[in-house]
Amino acid sequence: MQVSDPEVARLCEARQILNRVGDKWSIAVIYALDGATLRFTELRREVHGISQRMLTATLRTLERDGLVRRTVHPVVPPRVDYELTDLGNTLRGTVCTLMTWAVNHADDIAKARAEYDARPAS
Amino acid sequence: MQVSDPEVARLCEARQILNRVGDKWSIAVIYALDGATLRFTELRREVHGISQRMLTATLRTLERDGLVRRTVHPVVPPRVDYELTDLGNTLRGTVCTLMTWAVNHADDIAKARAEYDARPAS
DNA sequence: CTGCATCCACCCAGATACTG
DNA sequence: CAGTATCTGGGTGGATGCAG
Repeated sequence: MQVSDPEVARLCEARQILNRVGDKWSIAVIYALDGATLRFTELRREVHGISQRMLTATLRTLERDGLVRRTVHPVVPPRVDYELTDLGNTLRGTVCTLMTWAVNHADDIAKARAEYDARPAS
Repeated sequence: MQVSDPEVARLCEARQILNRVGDKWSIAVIYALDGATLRFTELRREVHGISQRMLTATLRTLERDGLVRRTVHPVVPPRVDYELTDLGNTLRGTVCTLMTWAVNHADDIAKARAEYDARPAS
């Protein structure tokens, strides 16, 4: 984008990162892995509504970004464990805070939306 | 989705909320409005790379969710100010934390990616 | 059990042009 | 200045079938 200001460049970079770690499923997965080691199927149950494809893709991205550790156990049937890395754990607190905020303010937002929708069309 | 467990229901609801307030442009806009009142064009400059269409849509959503207040001044030429509401301010801290995290760990993530990509294909 | 490959439908975001 | 309208391409996500 050819930006000279390094501050702007950092923010753009930060946005790209947030776009990845902050997307719908990533947050849910990080939240589910909060202090736990889970298998693929367990995660799929935990993260309600995620498809297998999206869970796989999300885990790959998180693994690639160094936030999640993937451990394959060479047994039959296959067993794969997922857990947060140290880097992932540094995100955990913020993600949990975000989740808590969303839960706590769900009513406020619902109310605001209702009022907005009830407003006379301008 | 017909979930009986209210805990799961709350988390799903929270995910939907996070999906809105946590998307790329919303975070950037909230971050830009941190303690400031900005006009449409000022925001467009501040949030580098956003298109006019996306800025409009993002602001509408944030306004509808009660996070941003939109003030139209009946003057010529038109002047519209945007600022965070009280509810929006409760999100500000977390969003800034998230931004800071992204900035601080950009290098770690870049490094993790490079290592991941350098790994022999399995 | 834990994936990957493929196909496909849909939404979103960007570009562009126009309006009050 | 602050939008709206429309078109369009690409990415995203679901469904399904197959494999190690």
